[in-house]
Amino acid sequence: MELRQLKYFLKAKELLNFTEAAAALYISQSTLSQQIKQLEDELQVPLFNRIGKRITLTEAGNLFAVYAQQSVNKASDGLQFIKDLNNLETGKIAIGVTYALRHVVTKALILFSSEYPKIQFEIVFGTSQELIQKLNHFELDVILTFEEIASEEHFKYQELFTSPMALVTSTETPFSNKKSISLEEVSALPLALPSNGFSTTQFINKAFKKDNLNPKVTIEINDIPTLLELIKTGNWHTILTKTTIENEKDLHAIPIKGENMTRTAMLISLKDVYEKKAVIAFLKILMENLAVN
Amino acid sequence: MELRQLKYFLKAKELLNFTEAAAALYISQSTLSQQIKQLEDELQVPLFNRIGKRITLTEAGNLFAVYAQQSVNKASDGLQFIKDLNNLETGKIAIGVTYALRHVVTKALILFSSEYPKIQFEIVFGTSQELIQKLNHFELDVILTFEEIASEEHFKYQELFTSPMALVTSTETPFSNKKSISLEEVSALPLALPSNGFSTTQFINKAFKKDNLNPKVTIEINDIPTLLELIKTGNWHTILTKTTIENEKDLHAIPIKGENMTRTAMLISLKDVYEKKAVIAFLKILMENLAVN
DNA sequence: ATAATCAATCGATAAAACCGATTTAGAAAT
DNA sequence: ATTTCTAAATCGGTTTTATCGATTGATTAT
Repeated sequence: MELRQLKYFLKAKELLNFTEAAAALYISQSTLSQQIKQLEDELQVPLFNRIGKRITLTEAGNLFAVYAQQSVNKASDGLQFIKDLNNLETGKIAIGVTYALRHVVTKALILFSSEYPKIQFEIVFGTSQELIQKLNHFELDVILTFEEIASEEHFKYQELFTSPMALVTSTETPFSNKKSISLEEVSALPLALPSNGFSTTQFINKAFKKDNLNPKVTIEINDIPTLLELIKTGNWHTILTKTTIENEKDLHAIPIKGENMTRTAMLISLKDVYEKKAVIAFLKILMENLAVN
Repeated sequence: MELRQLKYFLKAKELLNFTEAAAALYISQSTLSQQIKQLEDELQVPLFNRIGKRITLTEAGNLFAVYAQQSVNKASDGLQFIKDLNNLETGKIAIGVTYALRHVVTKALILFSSEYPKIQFEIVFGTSQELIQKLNHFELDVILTFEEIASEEHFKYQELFTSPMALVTSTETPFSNKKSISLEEVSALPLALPSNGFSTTQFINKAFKKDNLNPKVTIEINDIPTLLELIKTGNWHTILTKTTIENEKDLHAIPIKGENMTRTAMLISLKDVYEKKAVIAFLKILMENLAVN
């Protein structure tokens, strides 16, 4: 039994397709077949059912996968630990961000990079769901998003700050100087909203439904910069957390009245995996610079 | 990084002597040297200090050993777990049963559990259709039911025994001592039947239709224990396979006359999927104890 | 029926693990 | 200081094995 074989097995388990798994592992399908077979021979039990050309996990395969994953994880934790120890000068930080929180990350990124210029970054923008999936696949070290309804046991959560939901409108519009605005007033305006995958949209739609309001949503779009362009024309308005349009010159955010009309920005990472030193240092800088806001 | 290298490293760490460690691992000293070096190259840090001809662990080596040991342990735990699974020391059996055959299962269950107390059971009662659906979704290992009209190609069937269709009636009723009874006689009695999802009901309704009989069905119910309660009052009678009321004190089963008035109890499982050792052992006990009936 | 898909298998090749012999160098003994 | 001893590193060659491409066989999709 070797880590190589365990990794092969886990990828095959994930994709339930030897051909695709082999491609993902950059090996040939025949190699994968052979290595899986070898592992099965050693365990003296099949890990997969071969039903025709489809494969499914056996009971043994399903149970063994837990140990295989842990073994692989421990080894990779060890590797990561050493990398960090070596020199806080190598390593890569993979961070996922919802678009609304981009300013938080960019600010920290600039500061951190001047202090530790050799650390590589991978910044992934996406919806909360996309990011959480990547986190679960060990593709990200940490994600920065708004609070989720369902908190999961294997995640570590850390609150950063709260930001009110706000009507975002061009500075040109007549009511752009209002201090606050009610949901009912908002529902009467022509709206362009982020598409349904965005948690902000899910959040605000719930609020509309609760108050029996029928907002006039004329546009749904899954790209925030484009959305903001549209808003700047003054023809539409949108609803975002206030923090989303920090540093946007021609836009104004009017907080929406009502309780629970704030969202909490959070750091989410996986429990029980080794925390990279570089990530810890980066988050330290990130959090220190929240206070300045 | 491979488990082999981690094991070599851990033995070297333990003995702090490459020559001895190599001997303990049944490899040559040169191989050990090379493999350790390869590991160090991958980690980009020395694991051992070579002070003259003596070796000591570096800080990195000491810290890395923790992860290496955990990784190796998890792999060997997985191996051990599979061994246990093969020896019926662990594992789970999911079995689906139609209510009529509960006694067959409970009897086997009691015997099996005393021999293999560590095996978990999930017993699911339901109609044939429900159970077959679960079997197809890999939620059950095997189901115990009566023969189906449509036999499917991807199932494996095994006959157990036959049981006559019978009029089930309270021991108090005047004709409870009859040796057998015709369908026509039955159709004149007030009947309470299992609801239409039950294969027994489908079976008997077909027989009525064939003989152009109009049974007096006053109650349909989808819970057999409750049905039996009603029958015990003597106000209604029902039709079930004889085996259903085995061990029921106050009820009597009168076989119904006619050919094809018997049903065959069967084991149904999926072809081509790995059969759990525990399931094989359980079915063996189950079948051995049919003969005693 | 026909084509497409996928896992298993086969034979050949490249990679790597391994060994024995030798070298290097520190430690111990003279 | 020289020699001897010991243990790790290194070298060259051998064996093992991981890998690949091509093919087969079986199943699914068209």
